[in-house]
Amino acid sequence: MNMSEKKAFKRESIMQTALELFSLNGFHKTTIPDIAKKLHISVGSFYNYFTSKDFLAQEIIKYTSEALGEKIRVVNMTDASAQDKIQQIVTIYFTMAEEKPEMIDYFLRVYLSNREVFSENCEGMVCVAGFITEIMIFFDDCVESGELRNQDFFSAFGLFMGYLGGMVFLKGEGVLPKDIELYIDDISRNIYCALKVQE
Amino acid sequence: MNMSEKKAFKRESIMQTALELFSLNGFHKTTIPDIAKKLHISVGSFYNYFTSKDFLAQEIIKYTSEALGEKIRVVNMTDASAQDKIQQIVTIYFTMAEEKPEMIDYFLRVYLSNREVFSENCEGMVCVAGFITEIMIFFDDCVESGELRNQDFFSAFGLFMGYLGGMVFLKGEGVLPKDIELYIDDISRNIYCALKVQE
Amino acid sequence: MNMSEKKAFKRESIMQTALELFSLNGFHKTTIPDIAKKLHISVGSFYNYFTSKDFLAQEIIKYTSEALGEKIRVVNMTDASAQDKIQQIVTIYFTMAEEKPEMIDYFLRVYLSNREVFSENCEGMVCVAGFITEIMIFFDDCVESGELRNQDFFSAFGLFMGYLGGMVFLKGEGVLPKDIELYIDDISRNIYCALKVQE
Amino acid sequence: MNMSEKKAFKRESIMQTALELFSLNGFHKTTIPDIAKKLHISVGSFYNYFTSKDFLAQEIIKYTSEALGEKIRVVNMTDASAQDKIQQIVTIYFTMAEEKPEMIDYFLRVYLSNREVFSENCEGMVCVAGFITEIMIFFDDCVESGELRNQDFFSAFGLFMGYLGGMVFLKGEGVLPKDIELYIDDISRNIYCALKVQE
DNA sequence: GATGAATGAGCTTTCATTCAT
DNA sequence: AATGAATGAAAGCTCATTCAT
Repeated sequence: MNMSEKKAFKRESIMQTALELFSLNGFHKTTIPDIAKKLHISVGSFYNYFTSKDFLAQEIIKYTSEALGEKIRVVNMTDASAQDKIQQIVTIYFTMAEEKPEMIDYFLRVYLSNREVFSENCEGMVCVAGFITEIMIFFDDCVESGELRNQDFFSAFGLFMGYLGGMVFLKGEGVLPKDIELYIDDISRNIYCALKVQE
Repeated sequence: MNMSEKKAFKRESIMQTALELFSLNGFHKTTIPDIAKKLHISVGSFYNYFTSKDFLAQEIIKYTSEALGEKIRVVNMTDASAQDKIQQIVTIYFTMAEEKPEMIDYFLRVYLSNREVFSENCEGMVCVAGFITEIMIFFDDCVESGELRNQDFFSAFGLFMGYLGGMVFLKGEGVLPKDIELYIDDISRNIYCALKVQE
Repeated sequence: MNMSEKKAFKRESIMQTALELFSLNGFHKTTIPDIAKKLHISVGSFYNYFTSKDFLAQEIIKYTSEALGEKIRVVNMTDASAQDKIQQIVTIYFTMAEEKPEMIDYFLRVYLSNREVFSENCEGMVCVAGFITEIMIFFDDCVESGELRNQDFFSAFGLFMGYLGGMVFLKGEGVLPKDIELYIDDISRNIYCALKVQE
Repeated sequence: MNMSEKKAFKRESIMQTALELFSLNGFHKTTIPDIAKKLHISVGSFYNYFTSKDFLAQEIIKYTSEALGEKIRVVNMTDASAQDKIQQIVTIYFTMAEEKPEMIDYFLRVYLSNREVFSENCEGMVCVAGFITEIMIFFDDCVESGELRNQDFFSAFGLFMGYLGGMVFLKGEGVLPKDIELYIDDISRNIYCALKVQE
């Protein structure tokens, strides 16, 4: 591993740790010393990798959005039915919420809420483009194939993003009476019914 | 107006002002001196009404949830069809987001994100019971009347809460191509389609 | 002493202490904790009186310039000869350098050198107007009375300010072979010779 | 170019770059990484040439003082009149302030103000001896030739150093109504009048 | 000799809360 | 009940210097 690979590796490990702490404790309650301590590095060293706390948060949302987008891209590349694709996307989302909850939580607890942090370089959702683009492709494909109704993209996107995010929030609050994965069928069905071409 | 009425009145005016500031600038970016200054009272005086900033935030979410719940209660008391009721609830929500955005924003920007603030006295969504209860009544009524499918309440609640919240977030980001009120029909239809009994 | 008098009094005591420390140790080497400690107040308390370190520095230069200007105003109000007035101004300056060296040092070590600190609110020497104005009056009066040559004001002002400042700097360096007050006659004479109408 | 010549060359280039940055942005606002970056060397490499930032600053003042002294030495070696020599010295100073402002600015903005930096190895102006010595020679020569009054050297030196420095400061502040070179005649005359043997 | 990541003490500034008046 | 000055811990960030490579 050469120098710049090492540096890239460390950068990623900082992002991963910060992602966890931000998701768990919130952006403002997580301090740079907290992050540094968990990584066993100095505060000064942190600033060799990220020029500010806000910039770090922006990099994380891009990274996370990209990671989530990539998983959805795989679904988009299959020629499954709309109903199938929805089921797969919901499954991806909830599986992630179960296995890597920090990623989904980051959307909800950091990105969604601390708008001032993302106002500088993430205007108009450019930092979550990775994720949005794939949902857009999914939707356009299914409209074109005649499976989903043609409507304003944001009506559909808000449904996906809001619904799934809302469920994960409820899970986080501990109010769901059953495991979130057991909701996959219900929710996929609801989404499909909401968007499908009506007879 | 007697003494304790006066006090209650002042308490409410503090909550109203704090609600606006918290919604606009975020919980952590709003200071007690900010709130006191806008009210032309002293910080010391503030602490005669609320014992802490966190406690204030909790009182506000209860208040806001109650206010929103009351509006939905009115809908619940009519004997409109499920489809109608959904349309009315969506309209209430979006109208509020347009005219009194601080209430909806408070849900999204303060309650949703600063979980540590609400961990002490609002476990399990007890502070938003006012709102949830009415959605629950709406849902149960429509299931009983045979209009909506009988499914886990949270599958339905997550759809409502998440979808509407998501749309307001998108509006806040300035990415919606048209006025949010023009989405009412689409979204009401999507929700109804999602939840209705399928033929 | 009422509330706001008390506050004004404390403000001045902070300025006085900061003036001493800035003069003695330089602007950047003097920290807010240093100032607070010397005053037996908390750091937070300091910020109830001055919104920033830079702003404090600006207030001090205005105050100091005003104080020096006031002394020169007294000279301007007499109808002494130009030669006499010069002697008096030099005496004022050196006496101050002896008795309240921090004021003169502040000009040299803080105002003169840390331009970025004074770039915001002190453009074009407005923060030292109190001092400059009086030198200007002195000069104009003596030109009008026919005692001093009529020349660009800044040629004369640079001589005064630079010469006196330079001498105080040399004193501070400890290189002057004799007490600075013993230079008053020489220097007054030099200035007078430099500026007087030549036969 | 052998090894030690190479090293000397690099040392000088570091000094030149640091001189520019210190003059422009101040001693404390200029960091070692700033200097290294502008030179396209590493910070580690910098420390192979200068053991500390303070030491670098001291070396620069010696170098600058020497360079300025050398120019004055040329004047001293002519047998021009006192009046002429003064005019030449003033011209040298102001020309430099116009063409290589970093040298003069360094005197004013770095040497004059950050005394703690120069307290260790530059006591008693030993680091500016190169410049002072030449002014001293100029003055002694002119006294000996009967052109200038015999007075305490520092009375004369303070005049030169302070006056010229003061004018450059005023120029830097942008308050001079005309180009600094247009002040040469006025100022030379003032200095000559101040110091000459009086009839 | 050259590199540049790592260090960590130290900086300026903030703010929820207290309490003497 | 009202005031607002005082507190001080803690935040984000900086930077001269070191040292393993």
